[in-house]
Amino acid sequence: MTNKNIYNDLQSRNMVHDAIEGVADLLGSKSVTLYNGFDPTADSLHIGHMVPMIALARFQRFGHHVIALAGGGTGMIGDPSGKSDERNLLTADETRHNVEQIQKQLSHFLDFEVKTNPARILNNGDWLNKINLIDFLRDIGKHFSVNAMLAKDSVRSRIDRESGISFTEFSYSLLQSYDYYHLFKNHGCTLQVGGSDQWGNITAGVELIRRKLGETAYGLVYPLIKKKDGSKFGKTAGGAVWLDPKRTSPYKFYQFWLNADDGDVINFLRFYTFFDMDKIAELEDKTVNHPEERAAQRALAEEMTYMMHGQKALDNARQATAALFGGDIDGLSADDIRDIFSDVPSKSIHNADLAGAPIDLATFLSETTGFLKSKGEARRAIAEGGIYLNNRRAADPALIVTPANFIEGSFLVLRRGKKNYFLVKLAG
RNA sequence: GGACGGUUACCCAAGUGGCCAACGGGGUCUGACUGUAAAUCAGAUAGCAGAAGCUUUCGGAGGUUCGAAUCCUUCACCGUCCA
Repeated sequence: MTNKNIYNDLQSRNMVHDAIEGVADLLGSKSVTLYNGFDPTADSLHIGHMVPMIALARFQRFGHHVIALAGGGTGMIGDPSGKSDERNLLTADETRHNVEQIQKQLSHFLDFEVKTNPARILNNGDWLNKINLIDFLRDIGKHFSVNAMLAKDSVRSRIDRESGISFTEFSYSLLQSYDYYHLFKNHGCTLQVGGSDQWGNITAGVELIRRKLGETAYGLVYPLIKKKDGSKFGKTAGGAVWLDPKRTSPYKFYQFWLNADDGDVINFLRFYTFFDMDKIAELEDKTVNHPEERAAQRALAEEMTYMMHGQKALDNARQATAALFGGDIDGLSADDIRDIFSDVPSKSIHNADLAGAPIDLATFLSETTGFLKSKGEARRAIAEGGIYLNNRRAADPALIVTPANFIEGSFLVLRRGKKNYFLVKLAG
């Protein structure tokens, strides 16, 4: 870390999308208490949340006091920012469960033990659930102009849509503003950070604090991560890339970063890693001159997997990658297969299942194993040349699957396309 | 409560009695090329069968008709305007 000031560090990473005037001076002059909210809409965060998470860790490393705010209360309402449609409401139980899970994930990055400035996790349900409606409308609501709220992007874009916006979500920014007010008053929190979609909510909170207390609070937002083609970041064929290894295996997680586009990878390094700018510049140089080596992608994938899932998971992901993309898997033993494919979806079948009527490949892929949704899809996939048995293309839909196809009589590796694996285990 | 408009496959959207399993675009999948890229090109994208054919689908239910996504009735939801 070459910059002494977190603001400069963020700026050199292109991570300051917008900031309230004075933030740079504030962060340069003293240790600040700041917070970032996390919405418990699912029981795991995904990589879209990692930028703010890691950014909080950056603040902490620079000696600031960070608060991760789990939205146990606001999560019950739903933030309209960045959402094109009304959300389904979560139950109190779901929300509580999600908050617990998310807290665990936050603890991967934040240090709660350090004496000088330990990170804290608070849950806004602790105060929001106690609010009295009349008091809230009189004390807080009075400070908000509906005219101004209607002008906000997040609201206006929804009003323009057919489905509209409910009063529930419309009120969301009042609650988030109240959070900030509460933290400002009770925890001395003077800065709120978040993704750029939070700008409106943050400034609303700043405004509330100014009106109620006559004091100045600050806000800073990061750009939303976009891929260079403008498509949504963090989605793969299987959906979002989650931090929970049960939802997205470490191998898939590793692969996700490894597959980053040349045009995106440097930005990802800036946003997601703690690498200093010299190291990033070096990797950028390699990407420009020797893109085929994908040095930046490799560094990114290793760093991210290590940070999130640890050394052992990284080793496994690396080993699996070497085996799967290195060539033939026929040379592998059953034990190797078991290890390498521990992440991959699998299905156990019995010898008896193959002993009866002969099972052709298309039926095997769909009905027997459930790898593909329907026999038609299986037939199509085979005809397209997209099906591989033990990494060898299988082009004949009439092929009969027998125990002889299984490595050491126990494993059959199915593959669709380049990267979709499925393991069939044969048991006696 | 009233008037009008809308509800089509993953999304957007065409289709207003048979030529509709439903134009087009996006997305997704597969192949070729490649660096496990990008861009590009090609094919696929309801189920069963895979030659023909059959079954289920156009908000829900019912009806008219030889035949409906298309017409009628009714219900639900959404939007706009009026109260």
